[in-house]
Amino acid sequence: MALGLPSHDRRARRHEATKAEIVVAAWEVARHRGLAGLTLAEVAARVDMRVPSLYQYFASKNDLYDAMFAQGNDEFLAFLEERRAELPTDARQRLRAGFRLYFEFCTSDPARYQLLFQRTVPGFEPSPASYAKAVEVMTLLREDLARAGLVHDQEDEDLLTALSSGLVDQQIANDPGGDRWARLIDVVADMAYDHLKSKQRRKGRQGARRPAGTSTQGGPR
Amino acid sequence: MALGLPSHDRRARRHEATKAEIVVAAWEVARHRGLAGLTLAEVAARVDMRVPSLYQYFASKNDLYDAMFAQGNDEFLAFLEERRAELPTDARQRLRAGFRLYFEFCTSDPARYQLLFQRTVPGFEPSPASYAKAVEVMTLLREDLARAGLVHDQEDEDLLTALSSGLVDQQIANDPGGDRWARLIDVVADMAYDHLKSKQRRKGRQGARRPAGTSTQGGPR
DNA sequence: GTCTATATTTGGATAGAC
DNA sequence: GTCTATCCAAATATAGAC
Repeated sequence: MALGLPSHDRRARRHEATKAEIVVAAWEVARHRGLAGLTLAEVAARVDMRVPSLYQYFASKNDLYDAMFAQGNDEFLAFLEERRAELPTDARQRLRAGFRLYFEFCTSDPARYQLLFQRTVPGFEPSPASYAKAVEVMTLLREDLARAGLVHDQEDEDLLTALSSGLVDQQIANDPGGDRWARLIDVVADMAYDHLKSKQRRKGRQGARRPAGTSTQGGPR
Repeated sequence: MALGLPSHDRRARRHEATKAEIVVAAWEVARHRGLAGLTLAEVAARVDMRVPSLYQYFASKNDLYDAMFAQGNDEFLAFLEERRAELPTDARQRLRAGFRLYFEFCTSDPARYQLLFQRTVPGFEPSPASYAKAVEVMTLLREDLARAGLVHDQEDEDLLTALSSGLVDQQIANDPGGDRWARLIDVVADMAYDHLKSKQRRKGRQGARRPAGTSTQGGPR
């Protein structure tokens, strides 16, 4: 932004570009070897560098994971921004489309799904900055669902995340590349829609809107 | 079984007992360090041995994973056998109870869930013998559901696995040790029940029972 | 900024004595 | 069956020359 030192600016820009290239290469390796199978040697080879050079861009392997985490969230954000204009306004269709969007994004890259949503990497914890991006994404999703008049409390939200991620998980674990669970997306979305609608009607009949967390539904155990 | 060489018998029994001890220790390490963080050194320390001694019992680390996989399935089998006598006969209640059972088993040991159901360990593939155990478990589950008159084709089954594992996944990933998704088990089970019942009614009205895979529901994409 | 060389650690696996 | 000693490979990370 400063006009003062353009050469610094250019240098910094180049630095950032190289960083981004490395992250892209890291994702390629992760997709190929598995997220936990990522090694700096293979990343370096892919960007035509030696391993020590990577340390000019990332302080540690965990730092690289963190950049991947941030970039994955950026991708999801871009993916959502790009498509949510086309979302149907009808609530039922909107929920179906939302489920399809999430499913497509997640299953199109299982390694990314694992890093962003499953927290299964050995000792990785996202930095506050990267975590903030994840929160931003969740907030956007939440808003979209609330805007459709479908979600009224955290329980509704938890229900939808469980249903959608269940489809994704089974698809990835038991039929990678196939469509066994993809074919169930609309069915499940409709189930969720009907449930939320009838719950809303029940609440409406009861008059006053009770606060969240006082469900009449008894828990298990 | 043979009466001929009792000393062999005793020795073999002891050998098997030590093997089982090692597997138990391995599970403890896996729960503590994460499934991928399992190291032979830590397992050996826990059974008061040196690493090379483990090789008297397991040919490789993957062989140990395989034994853990087999034992995990045995545990699930025992867990099911022990409790399915108490399952309600009423179909709706039976489905609820089944969801609760699966949820309890899975969330009570996330590392085990990961190895048995998520296939996320680096280069691990179960041996044919261990895989057979996994199939046996799935068959038992399938029979129980079919006996309740709830599941008629693979699509029904896939729906139930998606819903139940969605709850488990969210619970483990986003609220480990808590009950945010546990509280939704009955809700989701009832949703599934209502869906399967009304699907059955629809099929009944249409007369002939159409074969699986010809759903009128269009897939996404 | 990138490299060569190297340190360091760790973890799986084997040889061979007891 | 268990151990000590050792090997080997891989992988992260650093030092210091260019």
